Amino acid sequence: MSPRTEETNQRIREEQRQHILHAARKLFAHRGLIATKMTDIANAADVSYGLAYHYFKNKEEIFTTLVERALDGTVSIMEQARSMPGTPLDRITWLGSQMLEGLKDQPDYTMLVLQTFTSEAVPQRLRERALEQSMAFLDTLRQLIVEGQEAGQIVAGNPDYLASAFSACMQGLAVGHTFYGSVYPVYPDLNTIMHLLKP
Amino acid sequence: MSPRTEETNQRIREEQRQHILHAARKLFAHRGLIATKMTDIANAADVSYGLAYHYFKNKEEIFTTLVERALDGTVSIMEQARSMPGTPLDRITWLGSQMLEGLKDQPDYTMLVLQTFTSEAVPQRLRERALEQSMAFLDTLRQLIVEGQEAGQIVAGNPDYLASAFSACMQGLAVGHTFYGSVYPVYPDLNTIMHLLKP
Amino acid sequence: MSPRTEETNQRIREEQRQHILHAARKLFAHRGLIATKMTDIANAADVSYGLAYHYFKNKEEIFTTLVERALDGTVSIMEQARSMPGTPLDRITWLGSQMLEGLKDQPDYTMLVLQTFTSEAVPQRLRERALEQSMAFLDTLRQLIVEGQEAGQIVAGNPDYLASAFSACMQGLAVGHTFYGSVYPVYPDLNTIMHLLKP
Amino acid sequence: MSPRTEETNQRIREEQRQHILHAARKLFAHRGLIATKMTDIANAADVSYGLAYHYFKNKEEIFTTLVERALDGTVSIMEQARSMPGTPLDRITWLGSQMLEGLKDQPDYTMLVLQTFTSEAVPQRLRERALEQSMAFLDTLRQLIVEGQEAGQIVAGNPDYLASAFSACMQGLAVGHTFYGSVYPVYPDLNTIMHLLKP
DNA sequence: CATGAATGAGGGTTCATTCAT
DNA sequence: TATGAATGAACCCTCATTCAT
Repeated sequence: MSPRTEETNQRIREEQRQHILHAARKLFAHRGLIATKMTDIANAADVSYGLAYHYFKNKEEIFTTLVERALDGTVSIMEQARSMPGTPLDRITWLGSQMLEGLKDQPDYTMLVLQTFTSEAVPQRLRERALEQSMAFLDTLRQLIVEGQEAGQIVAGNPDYLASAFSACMQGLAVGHTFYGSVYPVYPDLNTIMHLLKP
Repeated sequence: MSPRTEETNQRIREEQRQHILHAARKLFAHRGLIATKMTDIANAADVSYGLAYHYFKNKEEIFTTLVERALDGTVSIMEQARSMPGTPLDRITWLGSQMLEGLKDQPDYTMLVLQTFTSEAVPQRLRERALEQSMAFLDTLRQLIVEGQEAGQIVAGNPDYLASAFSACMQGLAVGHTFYGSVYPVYPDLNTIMHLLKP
Repeated sequence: MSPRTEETNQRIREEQRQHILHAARKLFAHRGLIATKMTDIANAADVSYGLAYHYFKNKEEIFTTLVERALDGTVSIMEQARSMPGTPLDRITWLGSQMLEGLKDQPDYTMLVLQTFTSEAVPQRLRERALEQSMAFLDTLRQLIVEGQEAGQIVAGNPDYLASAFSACMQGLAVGHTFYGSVYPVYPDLNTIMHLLKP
Repeated sequence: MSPRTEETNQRIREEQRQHILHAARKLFAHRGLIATKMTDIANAADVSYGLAYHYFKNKEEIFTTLVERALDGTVSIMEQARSMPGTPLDRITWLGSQMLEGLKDQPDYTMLVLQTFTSEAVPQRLRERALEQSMAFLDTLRQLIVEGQEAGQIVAGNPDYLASAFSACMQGLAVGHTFYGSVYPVYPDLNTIMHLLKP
């Protein structure tokens, strides 16, 4: 009865959605929600802008979908780091490697979360969730650091300072890579960064 | 006829300019060039939007003025760090303290430079200058690090990695403070950050 | 190869056409040509919007088909009233009963004709025809009224006024029923309305 | 301090508002909320469409303002008819004369209320208020008719039918005048219409 | 110097219509 | 016959900017 099978349509839909999301990610990461035009997204995805509205209610929904994906990723890593076996240093090292890898592969996602804070146009709900997640992340990190200090594996000092510095470093790398990664494509290795926390 | 002396007018002009610039800084830092509306700036500065056009040709000029001010500040610090007397570590430490202080007092300026990269609306010239400056800053930092390593004051390792990590840390702090400084107002002290470079 | 006979296809075609027309009628009557979306029509008819274009060239054609059907109905009644035997009052009474019945059964059709006047999107030709028909109807009515007055069956007075009032009453009932028929489902009987014309 | 006095601005604002409302009234009455474009309103009012947004939040607000004005007018007439001295017939006659006059002067307002029912775009609140008002009006009318019947001044018969027919007649005149008033500019006089209710 | 009325380019979004399957 | 993916014209609205006062 159906001219294209339902299955085919399903596949097309899913592919196009991902296609558009992928194109939007880079743009949102670089320019933010407001400064990114739907036309830009459509052009980057090589579809008409009308089609984008076939798949997403509006620009905000594309943005929100992406940011939630990013937040989910962070949550997942955080939970693993908290619950995994090993010494505190092992776990912080694992966490750091995950983050650094994420930054290298997709610095966009980190920038997206930051963009969440830069515009009134972002739905309040999303901004709140992003903020909570960020705070939760710092908390987890601080907790691991305290444990590490107790085990003598982490340098002494205010754990808030250490968590803040470590996290800032990661965040700064994402920002840096997004904006001058093409001109200065240097990524420090994990050792360099972990040195921040070593005794 | 005129109840105001020319001098008074001069003073008023200058005060209003600064007033508007000051109001615009926070807004641009948080929202970027495009998402910041002239009305917002005028409201924040408590003047009519028409008046803003007496003092600045357009929105771009306000933005440009602010970014150039920020870049000039960076250049000045950089040059001092390069030419000042003392051991390499002394000079890096001084540079770090200047940056950290700047971030605490006015994280806006750092964000402004980042915003420069986020929008096509920014004049090409300005973006180029900001990029050059950023690269020059990393270069200076790397140079000091190399000198410090030769003097045995800085930890061994790829100086590019070290410079990149150190710089990312500072940048990350600015971003973090701008966006969740009000919720998580923790600033690491200089020692914590300098630990990144210590042997 | 084809499991369906040509005849069956014929029947399906005709049924679907009527189905779509029926669904469109209510929507057009309530919302007008522009505010009624093809998607709405398709949904109401329980077909895909693509299918609607198999049966009709475009939205305008659906609207036009419906309005013409409405106008044809009016013409037919008018002609019968003009040519039927009986006293003038008999014929006016018959005309009134036909109208009232039509309004009760399908107030949509009357509204459709009104909608014809509300939008530039309606083809000029159709609007003109609707206007002509309306004028012709008033003319016929006035003619019957004059005859009735001569026969002493209709109250004295300006026949234009009488025709206009009588016609307005009918039109008003259609409008009223369409828009608050569900809240105030009262229909006056023919006697009440005919009283307008009785001596 | 102010270049134009506040008073002057006040006046300009008020004049322009009325100007735009006036232009919008005819258009909304003829075409409804959705089919009336802001550009049309602006053109009719001889201002840029941007200016319309200086004075009204959006198209809906213009429409709402007009409809509320119309409803207020109806309420006022209704209340006067209910509370004024005189016999029931006197009061119905006064009510009829007010309505007929209103229809002649500004059939637009009556059409506006009808348009309220034709589009989902109209705020629910407004539609509800319009419906209530319409029902209240019919109620008032029916009440007066009952009193008139008791006084022997109104023809016997179902008062709901009488009220409905009388009201339909008025409404139909507004519709008719709006849509073919220019071609058939006949208005029945009050006597013709009142005959509907006379014994 | 200061205000805010006025303009219109530009961007978000809707929806009629086409067309591959 | 039937579907819905895809396109783009057209409309709503925002906001940078101009200018009369």
